[in-house]
Amino acid sequence: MGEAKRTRVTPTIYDVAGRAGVSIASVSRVLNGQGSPRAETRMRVLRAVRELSFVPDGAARALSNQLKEVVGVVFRRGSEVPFEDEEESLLFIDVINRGIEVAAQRRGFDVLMSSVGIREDGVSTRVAAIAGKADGLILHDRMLSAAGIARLAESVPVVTLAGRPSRVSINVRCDNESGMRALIRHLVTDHGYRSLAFLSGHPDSPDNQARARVFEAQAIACGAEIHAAAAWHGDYSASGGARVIASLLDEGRILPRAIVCANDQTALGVMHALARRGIAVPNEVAVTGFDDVPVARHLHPPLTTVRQPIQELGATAFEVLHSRINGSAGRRDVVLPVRLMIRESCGCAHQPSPLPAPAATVADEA
Amino acid sequence: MGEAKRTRVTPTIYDVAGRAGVSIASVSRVLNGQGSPRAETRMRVLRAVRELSFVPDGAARALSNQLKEVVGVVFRRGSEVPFEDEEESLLFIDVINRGIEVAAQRRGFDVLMSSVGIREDGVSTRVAAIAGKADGLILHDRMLSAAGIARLAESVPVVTLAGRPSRVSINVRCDNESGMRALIRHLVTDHGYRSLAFLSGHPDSPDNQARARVFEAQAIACGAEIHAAAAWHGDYSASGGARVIASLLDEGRILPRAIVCANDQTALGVMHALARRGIAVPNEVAVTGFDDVPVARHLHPPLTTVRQPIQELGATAFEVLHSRINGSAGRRDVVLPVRLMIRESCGCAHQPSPLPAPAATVADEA
DNA sequence: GCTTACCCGGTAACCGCTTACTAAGTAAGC
DNA sequence: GCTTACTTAGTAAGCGGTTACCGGGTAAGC
Repeated sequence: MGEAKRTRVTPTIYDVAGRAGVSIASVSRVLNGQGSPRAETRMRVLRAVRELSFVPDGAARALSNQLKEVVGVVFRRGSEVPFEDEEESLLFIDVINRGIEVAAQRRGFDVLMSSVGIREDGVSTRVAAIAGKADGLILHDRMLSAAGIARLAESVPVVTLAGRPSRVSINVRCDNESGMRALIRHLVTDHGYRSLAFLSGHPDSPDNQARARVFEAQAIACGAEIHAAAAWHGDYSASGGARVIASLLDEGRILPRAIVCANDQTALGVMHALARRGIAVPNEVAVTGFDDVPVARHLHPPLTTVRQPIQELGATAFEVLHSRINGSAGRRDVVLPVRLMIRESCGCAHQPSPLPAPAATVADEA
Repeated sequence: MGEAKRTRVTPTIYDVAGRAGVSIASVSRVLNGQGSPRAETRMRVLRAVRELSFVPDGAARALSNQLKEVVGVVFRRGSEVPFEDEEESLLFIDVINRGIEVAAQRRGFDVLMSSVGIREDGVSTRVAAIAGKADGLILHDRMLSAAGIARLAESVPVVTLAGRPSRVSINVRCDNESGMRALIRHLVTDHGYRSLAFLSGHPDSPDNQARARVFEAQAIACGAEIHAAAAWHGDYSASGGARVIASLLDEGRILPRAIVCANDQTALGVMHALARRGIAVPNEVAVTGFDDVPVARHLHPPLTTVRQPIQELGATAFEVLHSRINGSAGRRDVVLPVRLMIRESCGCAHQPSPLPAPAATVADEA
């Protein structure tokens, strides 16, 4: 053994074949369990593989199989400068990503993660680079314009999260409509609050738009008054929520009885801002969120919110993409159910803890 | 145009060349900025690329270039069942991974993330699968035995985190020694605590071993008494820390004046357990951590700990791996400096907040 | 003993890209 | 006008796997 040794060339299937005294086809067959190699052949191959610590090259395999077994996930990193120190928790996106990862693993896929800076440009270039390295893409909210997604989806299977389905791409989201409807009913009917405001997230997020729309319709239907003004626009972040409240208060505006936030992070910022001004939640102002991020139940008071099956959202996105990669069609618009989580920030009393459900279970595959 | 159309074959470089009326070599050259194509050639290629939404196949590229521009990262997911609900924060590993990702992006690399269940077997199979899809690997603590790492590193560049360098693999860690030394000095010399205990992490973690070793040596050197017993063994988790304290208390054991935890998560669990029993921190028992995870400063009282440049740890791991992939040698044992973060859990008074440093900056590359 | 069937394993084509080598065309030099 | 030098673009050889196809050997059937 051993002519050119110090070149640190990783062994190829040819080296294995040579060492085992068989052909590369046999090596491949043994490694992939195809055909029916003789016991001895199998043994010799396996031994050679072990001796050389051979690991088949994924690129070559992918090229030959037309399958990389990789999905790309693209999302926005939170603000470059972590803004303030309050929001270093495992948030919405992280939980989704974990869901994707776990689901992918079950299928033998791996996940290529690529985050994009909040203000970074050249997003579509980066997305294209990922696309080339993966069999399909999962795009989080607001990564690309609708047109951009449509174009991309021409050449690669694409699943969006909390976006909108297009002619060529699939979208996975939760049932914003029923969630918001149940929430408003609880606030207006059960608690009797007559004045509400919706503190929005990113204006161009479909989730935000749906929530805002239903908020308005349902509040009116229930006969509540809506505080609508240019001021009530956040950006899904805690700082955004805090900023809105602070400036409202600075202007001497009177707050509504209940503030319905577009997501939990916003609610978190709102609660901080209110606490700073000495305004009691929920006694003076009720606050609600949306998502049910893990920290929501640890706030003071615990946050009433709408639970999305966050991890399942990710898992579902993967499953949908996976079957798409395998050529099957399926629905374009996948909607997962939500559930109203009544805790204390809405004004409900402390609940003797018949603890919620166990940790979220993941969807059974179709 | 267009015979077989409905097969959704992604366009290849041949299609682009055909459409532009040039050879594939020209397409490649235009796309990669090699050679000096005539302006017209360039234009025609670019147009064809646009019209077809062509994205070059990463696998083919990788095969030809011998470079995938992908690094694999393997780590353990926290307990399958999130144990209790307390620790859903952005923890050590997550921050490191973010550091890796950001650094990779600067070099045009992407990151293949693969988590392994806490009790999952077949780890080395999975690691091998990742290895085949990447140019190099970053392994978090305790993924593989030393022998396993050595074997793997024969065929793929490997960087470990918080492990030990081997003949063929590089390790990146922080300066446990000085951190622990400074911490003990502070507790014993500045506060005058005479009895200490070290609540360990995983027994086979090199970080844990180093911290334990220095704890002991330094405590003795300072003349403090050590509570050593089989009981003081945690596992880096909050639940582990809480369990140790609870059982100690149940047995009616008397606690030391200060508990030095192997990491922040453990300290978190310890503080919870102490609070539950009504034991005041730091007045009755002081508690310290190690790592300076983001939540550390939000505990009550804020946790005195040793700050590791966590994100930089990840970034450095990537940079080291990157230069290794490019063939350069370099040191095997990379050590990053730490810094003692004195807050209140050690018994120091509330500090008028000349807030620490701004967000961690990332190392300039060598 | 010779044909037929079957089982294994080898040869070679192909996956989509990069690039060394080469050819053709054009400009410059005598 | 013909040679020389330079620019641009095409041809073809890999990169490291998978697998269709084929051929040799052995067992079974007559």
